[in-house]
Amino acid sequence: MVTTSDRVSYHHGDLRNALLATATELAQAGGPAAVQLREAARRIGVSPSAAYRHFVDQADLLTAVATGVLNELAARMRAAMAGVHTTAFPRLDALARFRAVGLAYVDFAWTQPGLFRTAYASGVSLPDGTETAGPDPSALIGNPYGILADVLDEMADTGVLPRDRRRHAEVAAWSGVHGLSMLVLDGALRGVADDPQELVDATLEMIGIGLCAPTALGAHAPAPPGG
Amino acid sequence: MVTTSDRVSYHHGDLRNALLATATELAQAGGPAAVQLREAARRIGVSPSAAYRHFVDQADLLTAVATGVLNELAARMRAAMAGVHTTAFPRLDALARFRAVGLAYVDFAWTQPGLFRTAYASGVSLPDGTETAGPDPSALIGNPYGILADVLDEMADTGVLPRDRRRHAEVAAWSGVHGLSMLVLDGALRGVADDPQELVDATLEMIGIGLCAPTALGAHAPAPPGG
DNA sequence: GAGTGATGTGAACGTCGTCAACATGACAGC
DNA sequence: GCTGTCATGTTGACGACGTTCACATCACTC
Repeated sequence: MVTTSDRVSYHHGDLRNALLATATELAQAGGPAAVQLREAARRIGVSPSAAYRHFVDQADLLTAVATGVLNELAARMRAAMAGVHTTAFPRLDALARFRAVGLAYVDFAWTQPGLFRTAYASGVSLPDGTETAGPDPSALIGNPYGILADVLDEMADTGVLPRDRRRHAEVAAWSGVHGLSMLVLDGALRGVADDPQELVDATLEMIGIGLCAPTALGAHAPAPPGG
Repeated sequence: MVTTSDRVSYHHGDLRNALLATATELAQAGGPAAVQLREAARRIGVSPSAAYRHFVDQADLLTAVATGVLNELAARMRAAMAGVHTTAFPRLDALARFRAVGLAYVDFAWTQPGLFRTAYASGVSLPDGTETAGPDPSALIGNPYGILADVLDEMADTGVLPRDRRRHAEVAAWSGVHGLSMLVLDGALRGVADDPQELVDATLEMIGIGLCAPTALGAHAPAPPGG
């Protein structure tokens, strides 16, 4: 498709965005390992070293891709949330939104495995948007973690989620959904169920019950007999 | 420590195991990306190409490391399980073992991040031990997934876990624990809680309740109002 | 004691990330 | 309108990695 030289002018004009877009395509097709400076430059028709005018590193490029992907994921989660219409039953609404957000997360992971893996390959932190060792805490606008927190807030406000269990609810919920996505992506659950939808339903139900059910059973947890 | 030539004989004698051990050290120190053929060969004092007599690929070496790590993880889970002594209360015993297995999993992930990541970097499948595209389904002896299944069986037998929710219980439980491990490892939860132990407790409690609590609340799940 | 097959060596190829020296040209100030 | 400047792109190189191929070594069998 690209004939290695359909660029006329010496200067590209928007190379940074072009690299980012191409690198994202690479990530989509082959995951984080496929995000290579040389390949991206080659596809654009530019020399490899040109990339270093816009990214300090290959890791830097990867982080930029990851941030973009997290924004996209957040957008889908928010869209799914907005798709649940408000009714006269605020508690059911909150639960429905929670479910919708979870489904959107898993759906993204499974339909875009390359992008999903890339999102977590570089060390971008969800809660605050800070990178593991990067100076740019701002680029993350639509934070997936924040959306989840919003839904959980709604659940707590309406009363489906007991106040005293609100505290670490996002960690527990996120863990369930993220773990499910990862395990299926890694093929760790191959052969367990023919229909992956069953797995999502079972997991989301477990999370919902685990967060909201009366904690009568929880009494045993702090002191298990055997140590 | 190794002076690049403390081997006297031309033939090493046990190069495959030496490579595997060294590669595992590399994985422990630097994760899957650090598992390099040349570096492993260099440390042993052998030429890079010698490795190809024992592993078809670098991916093959990585898979071998991953399988070993999964065995180690399984051993720890089984040890944790065995550490819970049987009492006169079989239900509490089952729950205590479940908790112990979950703790062992998270503990391994956090104390051995490099190994843990490597375990899931190559596509080794937990349920049956098959690899994504590999012909060797057997090498996995102590299967973590099988251990979890055993504990869940015990929970179902004693009655803490309702029979009708046994079916996908391992997926849901595994997802919760695995997701928590991954998220913390990726730094995704930085700043959420000072004490990570809180997170484990909250997540394990959620899983326990989610699996075992009376499903009165589950009735709403199948048909959310908004679609 | 000769031959053979498993195991290790040496040198090479192509790819990757990265850097330093140089080329180009958009744009400001005269 | 000309010229100098600086961001942006090129060229060519370096070292590391995975991988391969022809060759060397040596344990073991007949």
